[in-house]
Amino acid sequence: MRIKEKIYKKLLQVPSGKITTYGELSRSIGLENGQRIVGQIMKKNPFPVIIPCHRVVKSNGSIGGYAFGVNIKQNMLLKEGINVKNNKIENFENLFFKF
DNA sequence: CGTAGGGCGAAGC
DNA sequence: TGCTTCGCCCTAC
Repeated sequence: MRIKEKIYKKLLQVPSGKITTYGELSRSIGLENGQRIVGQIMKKNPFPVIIPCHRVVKSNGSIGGYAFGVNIKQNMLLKEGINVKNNKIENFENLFFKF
């Protein structure tokens, strides 16, 4: 099984209203420093609708990027009850999903 | 098969 | 605080 598939699988475990980070995600599949690749995989993700790539944010609490624009990402998050202020996740540490 | 690049991360200024 | 630099690992060309 390829790394990307593991990533997707893990990401699907993140429930609506929760978030995770690129670093955490990569760590959860056994990669200590696979953050960048996670981002790349999100970008190339084959099932944008099924895979909740918008629930992945940066470790410092900023929302990070998004293939279709960060504004879209923000809206998606808002719809799930996650507020974003100044490009930062509000209550970031509490919303964090632990695998 | 070699290499650049990517939605990052942490440390250094 | 905020920007820059360097490190990191995989995928796609």
